[in-house]
Amino acid sequence: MFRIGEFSKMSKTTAKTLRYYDEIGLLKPEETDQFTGYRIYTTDQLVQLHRIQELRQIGLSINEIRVILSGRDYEPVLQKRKAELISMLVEGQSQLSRIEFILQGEKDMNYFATIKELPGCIVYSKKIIIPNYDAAKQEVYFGIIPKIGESIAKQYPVLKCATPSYCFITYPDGEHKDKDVVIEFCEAVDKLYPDFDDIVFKEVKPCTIVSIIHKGAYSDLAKAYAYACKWIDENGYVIADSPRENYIDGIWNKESETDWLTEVQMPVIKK
Amino acid sequence: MFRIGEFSKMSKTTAKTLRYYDEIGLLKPEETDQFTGYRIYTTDQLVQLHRIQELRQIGLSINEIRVILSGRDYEPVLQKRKAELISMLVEGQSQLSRIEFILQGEKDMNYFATIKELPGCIVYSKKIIIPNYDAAKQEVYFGIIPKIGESIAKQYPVLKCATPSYCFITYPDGEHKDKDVVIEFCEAVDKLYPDFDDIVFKEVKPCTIVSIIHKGAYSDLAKAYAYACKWIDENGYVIADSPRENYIDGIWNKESETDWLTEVQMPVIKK
DNA sequence: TCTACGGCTTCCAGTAAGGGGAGAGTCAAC
DNA sequence: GTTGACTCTCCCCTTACTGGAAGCCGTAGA
Repeated sequence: MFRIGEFSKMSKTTAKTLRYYDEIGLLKPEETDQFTGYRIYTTDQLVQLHRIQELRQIGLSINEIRVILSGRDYEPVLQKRKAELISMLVEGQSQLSRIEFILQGEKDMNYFATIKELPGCIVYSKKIIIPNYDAAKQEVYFGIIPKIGESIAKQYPVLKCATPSYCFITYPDGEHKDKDVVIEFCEAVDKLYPDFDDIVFKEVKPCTIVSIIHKGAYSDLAKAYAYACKWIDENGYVIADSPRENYIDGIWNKESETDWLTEVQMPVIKK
Repeated sequence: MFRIGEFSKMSKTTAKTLRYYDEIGLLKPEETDQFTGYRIYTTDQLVQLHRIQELRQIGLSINEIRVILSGRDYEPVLQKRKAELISMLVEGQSQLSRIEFILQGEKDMNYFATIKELPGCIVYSKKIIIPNYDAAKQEVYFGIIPKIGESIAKQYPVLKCATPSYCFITYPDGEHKDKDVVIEFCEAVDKLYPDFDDIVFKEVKPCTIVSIIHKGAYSDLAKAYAYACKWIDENGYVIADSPRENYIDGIWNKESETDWLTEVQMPVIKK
């Protein structure tokens, strides 16, 4: 027969924890004095608590422990915890890798990579051939894209673009070409409509991406791509699809090139 | 200029989280409408949030992120997180190993291993030679130990044993012998006293142990030892010192052998 | 017998990072 | 004018406890 202080020393458990376990019904003292409220423990509770400690030490929650102590089969509980633990370890490794990556990078690097889940959406798309990468973008965003918008609006007056607007281009060719690059312009809309002219409506599947935000002129976008590729390579991912350039701020709403904002979205999967 | 719903879609962050970040001052919207309370975000906040997401994804707490965003050097913060992560991974591996150990064991095994930190203490100790392991224990606990108690009480009437009492034996020889085994009886007391006869006072250092509770006759204690050794071996520990048998319930307070309770304490260190 | 002190009690608050939901106000479309 | 979608604030809930305050209990010393 031990009072809580003694029992806590024997079991290497704080009195606070013992009171808590009493309160939640995980481990009741042998008896509680009716007048003083003093909890009285015996070695029976010591044995039970030992079991509880074992299960806590392997990371089970108190409710999981309850299930096990109730006499049901412990195997499913342990299997679940094992799966949890494995995914925790994978996640931890990945975080570690990302920290190393940052620590080894230059200190004033201005790119930051995040992982995001993109939901699926429906887009209209149009392929455009441009003579080379950088020079033509100005023309595309200023000239071609607004025209596409107009012709869409004329064809389908009820069509609505997604809010917030999601418009991007990809390079469907996959491999790099220096001249006559094919780019595909996409904008998310409310639903599928029949194709017309060379505008194609299609579904874009949800995917996991690495997102890098680039602030500044398009001529520097290559740096963001380089950073993204390095990040993906060194953090155990592989590119799963052609990257998207998501235009957030640009010539249409910001005068100065230095304010332009573009998100490079690289679809990836874990290696 | 985006309201919270739009902004949450753009940033893949829930509105709840955005309100929370506003509340705690981590990310304030560009402005809050004075009359409606509506939060208005801009792409500036999108960039900031992107950074916050990066740092959250590597597991930093919000306060750590605050430190980094305040412009101070991020390296110490990341180093700290890295160390944290490594110890988490080690702990996780160890839990995983323990779960595997349980899953691979027999289903109705009655031993449970816990890791505990034993505080240091002061004990008096006496070495006794017994002819063999099991047969003599009865005699030791019933005959010799009470006599030690008496002679201690006579020599030092003010001496106080620890509460709760902590008394154990060890096998200081280390290696196994079949005959004329040396056992050392120890009991924790309040402080050092001068040695007398063959009773030696000494300090016992704090240590980490694997604790196994054995219920039943001493003749079965070997099973507990076997379990402990297997556990230690398969979970990445090594034995660091001679094990202790801590007597909790025994002939002195329980009639039936089946009620006796003994804790096997194996000092260990992580490999 | 009085008192001091340590041990025990209950109750309340707080942790990290939000999630869930109620009740009420706002906005744009029909 | 009304509906439905959106937003606001406020409050409670999560885990496994820890810390502290106010008050009762038990024992040892003067």
